[in-house]
Amino acid sequence: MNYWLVKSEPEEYSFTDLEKEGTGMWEGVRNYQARNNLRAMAVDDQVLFYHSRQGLEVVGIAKVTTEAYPDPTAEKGDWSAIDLTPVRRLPKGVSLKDIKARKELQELGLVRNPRLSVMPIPADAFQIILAMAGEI
DNA sequence: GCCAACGTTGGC
DNA sequence: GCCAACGTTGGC
Repeated sequence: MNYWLVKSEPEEYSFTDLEKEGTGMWEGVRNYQARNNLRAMAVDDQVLFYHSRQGLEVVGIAKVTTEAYPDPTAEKGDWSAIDLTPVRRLPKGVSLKDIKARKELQELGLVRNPRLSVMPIPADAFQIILAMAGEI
């Protein structure tokens, strides 16, 4: 079981949108590192859902329901998509500010490379974020 | 809305 | 193959 974090601008596609949809196709990734992360995902991997630009916080947990498949929105190039389904909304959002303030979370891609849209999260960091959200 | 950081593109 | 120019992302 691996853990990931995906980012979306809530204006584009929010966690609430994913909850409404039930299953959401995670497509449109046009960055090789992010694509490779999508391809490394397995069914049932847990995914933190982060709102960028507005919100700036981790709002919920989703899980992966498909292996990576060719991105149908890609007109050219070799891109991938996966499907996500919501697991639950976090009791309270975990803000970027709070994440940056945690010594143990300084190595996260979110902190080190804020532009990467799909990134792996170490299991211990995942647990820390859940604890910060009041989940544990 | 601004701008820094990063990735990509294209001229040489 | 290098690197300057450009476009995009996302925190502030």
